[in-house]
Amino acid sequence: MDYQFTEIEQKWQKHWAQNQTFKVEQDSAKPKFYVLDMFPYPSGAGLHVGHPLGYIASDIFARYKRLKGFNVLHPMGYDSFGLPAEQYAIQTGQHPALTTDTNINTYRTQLDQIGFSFDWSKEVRTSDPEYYKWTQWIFMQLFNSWYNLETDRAEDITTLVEKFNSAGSADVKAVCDEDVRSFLPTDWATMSEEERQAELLKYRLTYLRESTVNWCAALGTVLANDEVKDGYSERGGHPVEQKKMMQWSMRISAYAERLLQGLNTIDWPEPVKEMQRNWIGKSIGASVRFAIDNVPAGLPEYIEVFTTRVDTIFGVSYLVLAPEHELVSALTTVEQQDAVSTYIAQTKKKSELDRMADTKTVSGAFTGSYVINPVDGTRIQLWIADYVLAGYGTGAVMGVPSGDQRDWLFATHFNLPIIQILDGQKDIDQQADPTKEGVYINSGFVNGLTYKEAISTLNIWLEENGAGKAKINYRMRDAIFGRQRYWGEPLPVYFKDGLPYLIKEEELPLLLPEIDKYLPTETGEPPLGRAENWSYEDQFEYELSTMPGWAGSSWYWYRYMDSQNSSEFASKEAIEYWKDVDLYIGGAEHATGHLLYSRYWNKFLKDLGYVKEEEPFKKLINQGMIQGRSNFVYRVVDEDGRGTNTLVSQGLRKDYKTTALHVDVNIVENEILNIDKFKLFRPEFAEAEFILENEKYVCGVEVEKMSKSKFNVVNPDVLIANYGADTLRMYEMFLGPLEQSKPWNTNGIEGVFKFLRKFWRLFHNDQWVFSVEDSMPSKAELKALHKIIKKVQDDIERFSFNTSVSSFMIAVNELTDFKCKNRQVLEDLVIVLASYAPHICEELWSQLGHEPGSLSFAKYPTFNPEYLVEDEFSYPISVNGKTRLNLNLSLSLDVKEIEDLVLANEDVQKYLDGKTPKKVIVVKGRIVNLVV
RNA sequence: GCGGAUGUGGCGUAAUUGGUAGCCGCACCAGACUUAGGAUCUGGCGCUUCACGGCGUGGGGGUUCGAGUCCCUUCAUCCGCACCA
Repeated sequence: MDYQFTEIEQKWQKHWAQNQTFKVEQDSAKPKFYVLDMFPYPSGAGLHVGHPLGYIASDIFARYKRLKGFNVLHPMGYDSFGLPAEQYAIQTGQHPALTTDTNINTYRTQLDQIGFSFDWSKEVRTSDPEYYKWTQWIFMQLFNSWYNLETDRAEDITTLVEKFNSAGSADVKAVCDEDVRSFLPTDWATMSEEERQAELLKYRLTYLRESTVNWCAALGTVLANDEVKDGYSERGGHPVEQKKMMQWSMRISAYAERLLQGLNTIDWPEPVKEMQRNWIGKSIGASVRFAIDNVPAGLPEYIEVFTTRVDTIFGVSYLVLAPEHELVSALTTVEQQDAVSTYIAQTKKKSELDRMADTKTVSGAFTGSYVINPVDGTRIQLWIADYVLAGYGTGAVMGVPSGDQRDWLFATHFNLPIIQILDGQKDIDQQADPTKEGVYINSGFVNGLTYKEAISTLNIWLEENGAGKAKINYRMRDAIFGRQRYWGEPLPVYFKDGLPYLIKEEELPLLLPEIDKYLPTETGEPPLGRAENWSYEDQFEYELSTMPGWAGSSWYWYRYMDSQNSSEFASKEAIEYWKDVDLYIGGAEHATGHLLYSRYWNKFLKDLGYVKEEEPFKKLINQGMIQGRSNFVYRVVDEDGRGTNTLVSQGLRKDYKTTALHVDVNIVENEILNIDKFKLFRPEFAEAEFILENEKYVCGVEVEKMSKSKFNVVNPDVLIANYGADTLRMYEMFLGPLEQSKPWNTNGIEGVFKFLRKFWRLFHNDQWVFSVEDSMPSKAELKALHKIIKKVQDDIERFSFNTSVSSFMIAVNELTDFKCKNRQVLEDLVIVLASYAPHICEELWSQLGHEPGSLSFAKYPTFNPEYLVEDEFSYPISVNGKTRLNLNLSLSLDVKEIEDLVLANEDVQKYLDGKTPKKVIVVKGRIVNLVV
């Protein structure tokens, strides 16, 4: 019979499911290989053709590794906590868990149709209590840990308490809050429990701190930065203000250096590594203390400033604080009160984005106070300005107009002095010169020194004089770990006397309570505030925030290893065996979010001895985004701009005034509109006139985001129904390089479909009877086979799946030409193609007489280079670099013999035109260029 | 502004990594077989030229016997980051 893809695919999908073909066990006899996909958020829209791209690639890789004798872990699950389900719940009252379940079922049905070799017995869902129990458990471990800089790792909080007991705070070197107290062991002994807990909270790896959030009173909720546009909420357009709130934070900054160094040990795309480096933002400089002149009582004596250019300190002509800096109000003099408060009010109105967008306007206000430059005692003005960010460094900056263009603009605008400090600086009355060339002038004790010398001299001087020290600063801030939302993991925390405490481990999971409405309470508390009897031991209030979306995805790859374990997040044996992810495929949009948080939690779990590897994902591949490809028809409009009942083909539209209308891409083939289907799609055009070119209506094309409203969504289901999953899998790969973003275009799918039919025909005769023979394979057949074995192996190892699809087509064309019916050759070909087109191969494999379903673990054919050896090679002959002709020569010749034969050739003589070549170049024994 | 990526036929792409540019496929053209075909098969298909040939990898320049590939410069498109002291 003909190639019946639907029947074949359903048969084998059922077989794999019933026999649990892809279920893996820990099997120390085989080497392990862990292939992971970024698990999806199950959205209501279902899968479009772009989603499975990465899954297909990883599935090919996983199937290939299985055939190569690896024990492959290839799981799938759902990142099922998230905003859309909550939003839907707010609108409809339907519990997010229900929506999520429905969506997951849709996803599963769609995924199953594509024929993935996932081990579904290991499925995880982040919203499942049996899963988030362990997310909460990890939170508890973080709460119970501090970062010891002496050992450079996280340790249990008890080791910190021991230090406090024995030596007080003196020799504790930790990553902690700025405001930790200094105390002696005797002080610690007399502290109350509350005081101790308050102090410990400043060291814990997850802790409470006041942070600014975008608060939208109308929506009663906190918004992410990109949900705010020009000070108004993106949804609804309600005003948004900056509000300070107590929020849970993760001390990811403790791991900044390790996160940075770790990048050098992993095989990731360079752009992703670079993004993470920028995000971590290490800068080497110095922190300098500027004493406050006439410091008011009760204030610190100095302002601390971070600079990467301590060498320019003699050029400082003013100091700037961020408007939010805590000392601003205390340091503003009476005369400057109005100016400063006006300026602060202005700043508050601007959103963070506005503030960042406007880099041209120079603005600021003088506080009226002065500080003293530690190196020369100069008295300089203290200003505030919104270009200084409270969240970076110390929120205070020294202004050096001669060396920094922004400082130069500021100084010029406000008439502050500009001091030249390097003899090499040019035109500093016109603009700043940030170069470091020349030697220092006007710079006291560093006069005459170069940049490097000045830096080290100053760092030593500052340290010796107690005025500062060399310092490394990271841009990365601690991650906020609370959301005022419902659909997330509850934090396993309750409050007693205003301080947070963990619930007991055996009380996990702390289940998400039922509530009647998914909105914040009338008093502005998060939705969990609506839950009845939501308290610990009936007396202590639970934390009302839930965890952010990234919590559940920051460790899920470990749960897959042992997803049913109810006493550990994964057993020691499972972690010992599977270790880490060998190949991780997913979108580049997670470069600084998910991928950074996952590395952080992984390092933390390693510090505590729960996991083996410092880095979770050895190799990362980013699949490109699939964009939509929209089709348009052109409606002619009359003089008044009203649409008429006439549609003009794309090539003729320049003769008319038209408007473009989106048309469903599913009724357009190779840009030719199916007019009958169009009339059904848009009944208002049932009687329309169509102006055709070459008797066809040609549609316009544009690349846009794939979305329903643009009628450019292509569903895998439709393509599978028409062509089968194997065709879809191969076509998605054929589309282009995996890592490249590209618009979806169904136009070429016929070619891949034809290929699979041709492949099927190789095994059957004209009457569709299976007709493979036990004969001796010919030399040419073996050559074709081994060419494809080698090519596919090489391609898979370097993730060049698109080129191997082309090579399969060549191989099948060749074998068809040879009328190859040889069992040995065809069997090997089936195995090689199996990872790309598993269903058809599994069917042919059983027709070849093998145990049904045994293809997945067949032995991958060994490449034998002998079959590719040729005795003759076609030599391209060039004259002065321009190729003229080819000569067939024996491969066994040496360079001298090639030269002689080439020069003796009549055709070559013709091109030489009687001249003798100055040089004959033979490269790799097969390229010949004659230089005349 | 800073950083990254990409630019090759009508279209998606390929090029042994410095060695015959355009493999494979789509579309298109011609033909065969068919009652018919949106099936199958054969041939053609970068531009230009009747042809010999000439030109051709966004533009300009360079290195080299030889450049799509390396260097400089410039343009275009896309994507990140963004006053980071």
